[in-house]
Amino acid sequence: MYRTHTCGELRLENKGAQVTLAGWVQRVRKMGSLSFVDLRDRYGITQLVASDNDSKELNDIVASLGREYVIQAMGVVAERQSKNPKLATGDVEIILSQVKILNKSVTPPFTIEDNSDGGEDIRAQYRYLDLRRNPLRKALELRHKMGIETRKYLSSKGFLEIETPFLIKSTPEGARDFVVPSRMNPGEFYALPQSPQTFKQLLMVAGYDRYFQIVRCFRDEDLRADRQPEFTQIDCEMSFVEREDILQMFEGMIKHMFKVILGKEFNEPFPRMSYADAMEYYGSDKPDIRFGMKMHTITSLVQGAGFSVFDNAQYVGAIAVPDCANYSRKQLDALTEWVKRPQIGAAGLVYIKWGADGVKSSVDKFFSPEKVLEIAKAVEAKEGDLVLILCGAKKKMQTALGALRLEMGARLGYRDNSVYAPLWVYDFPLLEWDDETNRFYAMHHPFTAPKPEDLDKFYSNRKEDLEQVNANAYDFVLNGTEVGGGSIRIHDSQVQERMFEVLGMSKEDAEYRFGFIINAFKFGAPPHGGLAFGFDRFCALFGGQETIRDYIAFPKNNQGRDVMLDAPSRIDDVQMDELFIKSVAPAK
RNA sequence: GGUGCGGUAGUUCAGCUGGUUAGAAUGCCGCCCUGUCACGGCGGAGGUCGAGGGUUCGAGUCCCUUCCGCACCGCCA
Repeated sequence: MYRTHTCGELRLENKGAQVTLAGWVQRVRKMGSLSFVDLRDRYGITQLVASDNDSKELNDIVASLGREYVIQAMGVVAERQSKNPKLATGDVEIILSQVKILNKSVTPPFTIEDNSDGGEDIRAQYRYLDLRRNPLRKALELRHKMGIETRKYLSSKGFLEIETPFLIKSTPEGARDFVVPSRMNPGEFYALPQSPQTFKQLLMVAGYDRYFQIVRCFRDEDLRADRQPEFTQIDCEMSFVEREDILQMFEGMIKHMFKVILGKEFNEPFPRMSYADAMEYYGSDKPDIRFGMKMHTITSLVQGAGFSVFDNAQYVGAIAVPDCANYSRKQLDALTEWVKRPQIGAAGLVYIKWGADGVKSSVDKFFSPEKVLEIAKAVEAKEGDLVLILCGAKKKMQTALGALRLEMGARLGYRDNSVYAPLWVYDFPLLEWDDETNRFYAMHHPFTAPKPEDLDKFYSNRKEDLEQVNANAYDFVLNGTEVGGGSIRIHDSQVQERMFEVLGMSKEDAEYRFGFIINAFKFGAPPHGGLAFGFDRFCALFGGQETIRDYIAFPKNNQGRDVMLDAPSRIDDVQMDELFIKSVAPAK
């Protein structure tokens, strides 16, 4: 037996017990003839002691211990002379009788501590060492708990967890597929699923009216702090439901998670907002509503005063930043530079300071003090506030003002990660026109149902009509992050065929790519819908972090590489030949 | 595909307008220390300054190319 207890469980009541512990050496402190060893495992740290009164053999072993050595320690639990209130086991220590080195360790390249001295790069390379640290251990524990609670909740509501295949058919629509060559079918490829979308719909056709799966999904797109090429979804689908049924069910699940995992109760229904309002007031389809600072359209209010920048703009919008009227010239110049960066893309920034001595603006030449005050009031500013105004092309400036709003919110400390503001966003446009390819794309995916009241427009052949069709879709947004999304699906094969037609697919093309689902819908497909949550993001938000990497045991870096494995890598010629792939470059 | 920041000791960083032998902290090694727990004290080792090229009497520092990391934009049905 390697151990009788873990390093996190011994207390004063174990005093006198003969115990054996096993773990990693966190640190050795030599005090002359007295030596302390901090022994660590994932449950905690327990202090071991040896003194000169003990055998030379024991002291020699203790003296030889290095950081991260794996040892087995035998001894008696004793009350400490000087206790350490910072440790759960801080009242006791083990008086050593014997220590066995189970395995030595080379000196780790960074410290295995809560605040490691290692940078992200080196920690990624030695991920197995980084995972020994408490913050990552806690992140993975949180993820485990959230997975368990998801399964408990959905199972209690009659959902079945059903697995779907990873080797599927590529359907180049939306994200880029990861692709896997087939040895037995030369020249042909599987794709890894971007989501189990079609399978879960086929499960509905098959009569499994409540399905879920915590499932890995793959998208070959560029990465972000909250985006990995392989990520995990809580994928759900239900039959015989309308939008309201789905929102209720999953609002229940989210509330359950908040309560059980974070001890937070939401007694009110989650707020809801249309996509149009989200864009108008927050400049984003995923508003962070932890704070106000709503955007106001002031186009008509400010035009006609002879200020050509405003007069020529399609859109003029503003936010009132609380208590920032004291911003200096320098600060405002910096802010102007910030909005002019290509990422934001504004041409400039107009401001109004509303101080105790009245309003002062960068456009005083064009507007009377009364008018400036009127503008400030129109955007719900009060004395002491700073009004920031952007103008230009509507869509672009709404997004830019939304980004400015988030930036100011962050500067003012309104984006507190311990505060949670859930939100449903609904009524997205069904289709998006792309000028480059001169065709419509599904904003959500091609299985999303148009809202019944928009069906006339859906069958119209006028671009303007189709642009106005709303989808019966909804997103779940938490603190400005899109955590979930879904829709009521098309369950009528004719509507589905029309959808493919609107997306510019020929009948033959649609048949080749999606024939299986069009066909399935002819065999009694029930009305159905569902949604999927980004499990990694969900975990990160519950953990109060922006990045999902800490919630994935072995994540990829910015370039989609696993720097520990050094993957991806070349394969040898034999493998290449089997797959009928011509070598593009000599192997390394 | 693009923008920004970064790459100097095992690690995290400093290094000004180019100028002697490139520093600090921490880690590592050695010695001392009986109540430490971020222990303390003394001493020591440790550097292709990401790589290549250029300018210069002289480059960690300036210029060009390139590689790598992080964040963001595009992209992510």
